[in-house]
This record gives sequence, structure tokens and C-alpha cells, in this order.
Amino acid sequence: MTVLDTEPAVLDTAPPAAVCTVLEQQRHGRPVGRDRYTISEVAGCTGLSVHTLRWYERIGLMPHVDRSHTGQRRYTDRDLDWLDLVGRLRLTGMPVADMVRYARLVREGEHTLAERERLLTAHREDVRSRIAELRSTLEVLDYKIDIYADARRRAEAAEGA
Amino acid sequence: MTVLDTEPAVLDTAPPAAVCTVLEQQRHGRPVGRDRYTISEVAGCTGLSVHTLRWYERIGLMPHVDRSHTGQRRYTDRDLDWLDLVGRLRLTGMPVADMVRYARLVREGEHTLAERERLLTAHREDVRSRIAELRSTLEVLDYKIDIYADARRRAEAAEGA
DNA sequence: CGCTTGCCTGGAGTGCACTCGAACTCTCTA
DNA sequence: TAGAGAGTTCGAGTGCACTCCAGGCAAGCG
Repeated sequence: MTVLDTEPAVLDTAPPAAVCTVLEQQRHGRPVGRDRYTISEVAGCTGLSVHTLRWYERIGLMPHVDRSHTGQRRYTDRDLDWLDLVGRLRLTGMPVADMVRYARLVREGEHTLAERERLLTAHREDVRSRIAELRSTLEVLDYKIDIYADARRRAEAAEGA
Repeated sequence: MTVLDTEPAVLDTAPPAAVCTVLEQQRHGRPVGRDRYTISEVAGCTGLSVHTLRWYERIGLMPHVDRSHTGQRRYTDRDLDWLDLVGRLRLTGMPVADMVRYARLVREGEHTLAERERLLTAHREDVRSRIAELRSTLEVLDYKIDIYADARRRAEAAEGA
């Protein structure tokens, strides 16, 4: 209705450039130009199990998946984009409850834009501080591994002498 | 007995410079110059609960804690150093089972040095690749947050006009 | 026609890392 | 001497994120 008419899709999915990159490499790539995938195809290309995919839907983490005339799930490219985003958020440690909240906000439409932005921004801060934390531990690890390596070298030298 | 007589302690604990830095800031610092701490003091300075401290001991993650004449735990500075290391490994996502394995290797003595080095080195690789993963997700997050921020700015501009 | 394969549902089970409860002992202060 | 407060053990409970199971349906093949 207002400012977003031109690009409505891009807000609830991963950026085009990043579509199915990380996850896709885990297994087979996304079958091209089909836009209707069975649950096992999606499992294959995302690395998630079919159980997990159904469970994501049950808890409200999927934005309503299409069905075939016999009631089987048919995932679209947009669903895969969404799963790509979900996979990234999960990999960066966002709790499932928060992802569900985000999914709900997307479903509720445009008036939740600000809150979605806040949610992602908060998570970004979280990720940043975790990177810092990991880096500081990396130093400790380097220090200890150095000591072990030193001990090993000295032991090897003594043995050789 | 062999090459390690001079520095036996430093191998099973955190480096001196890093002693109780991260964890210490979470609560009160380590009481100075005492070397005998009650379980609640340790809980206070590590941020772990007393339940968790006892549980760590039960599962073999603590290298045998001293007791007072009435049977109460008395932690030493070395125990705190160990807990500092454990805390770092935990923060970097090492499974408790692996930490227990590491603790067992330390208990078993010097002939496990090589395996301990391998274990830590493997974990370091793990941490490094997780940092890379987090960074790549950070880019996606930046991208999406930019889009939300753009939408917000445009909405605000439209409203102001 | 029967068999296999793939999918469906709702609910129960699993593994991890704690977290808590019940019942008890010990020490210290009023 | 009574009660509070901190400690003890062992076993059970919790929350999260899956993971699996039983029982059933629909399509394709020999």
C-alpha cells in the first residue's frame, strides 16, 4: 500500500545473492526452475530432516506451505529462501522461539517492520559479541596449544638425543 | 620425570595472564590470597550455580576437589583456573563430553600430552570455522537490516511530507 | 492385484546441559 | 538450646531442539 509495493518479497526472505549458498553446499543444490519441491527434495537441499521441516511448520516457523491435490507439501523457491534465512539465524544461535516470533511478525504484515528491524538488530549485536568472545578464547587456545607443542618438541628432542 | 618437571601446573590450567578475567567480571572477583574457597564463593566468582559445580564434579569434569574436616568442598586457585578454562571451552561450544574427556586425559598424566594437544587443536579449528560462519551471516544480517532501515526512512519521509 | 515407495498425522521419545527437591549434617548466633 | 543458614547426597525434573514411531493414504510398477 505505501512505500513497499515495488519490493514486497525481499523483506521476508534472504537476499538474492545469498540464496541457498551455505546450506545448498551441504547436500545437492536446489533443483532449478521448478518452484514446486517435495519435502524430501527440500530436506536434501537444506540439510534439514523431513521431520524437522514438518516440525518447523507445526510450531509456526514456516509461512504456510502449499499442498498438492493429494495433500502433500509442495515447497516454493520463496519457502527455500525463507529456510535459508532460518538456517542462518539458527547457525548463529538464535533460539527457535525468537525465529517463530519473527515469522509471526512477517505474517502480520507491514506494520511490524520496525519490530522486525529491532529483532534483527539485537541479534546482530549478539552475533558480534559472540565473535569477539570466540576470538578472545582463540587466544587462550593458541597459548595452551603452544605450550603443548613446546612440550612435545622438547620431548622429541630429548628422545632423539 | 622427563621434560616437564619445571612447569607441571601450567598445562592443565588457563594461562596466568588470563586467570579469572572473563568469568570474574560476571560477578565478584576471586577473593584474594586465600586458596580455599567454599562452593558458594566459587559460584559467585565463576557465575556457575552451586548445582552446576557439584554436577561438574559428579560427571568427572573437576580434578578432585579438596574437602574440609566436615566434608565441605574447599576449592583452590588451581580449581578456579581450571573452571576458567572450562568456562571458555563451554562458551566456545565444546560439548561437555569432550571436556570430560580432556579432564580425564589431564588426570591420566603426561603420556596423554599428544592427545590433549590434538583435542585442543581440533577445537580451535572448530572455533575458527564458526567465527567465519558467524561473519558470513553477519553480512546477510547487515543486508536485511539495511533494507528494513531503508523502508523505515522512506516511510518516515512520506509521513513528514 | 499386491508390493514398494513416499508422504501424511499426532503424539511419544531422545540427548544435552543443567536445575531442583527432599532429607540430612554442621556451625554459628540470639 | 533453639533456630537460621550453608553445606551434603542422590535422584528426579526441566527446557530446548529435534527425532522417531504407529498407523494410514495415494501413486507407480510387474
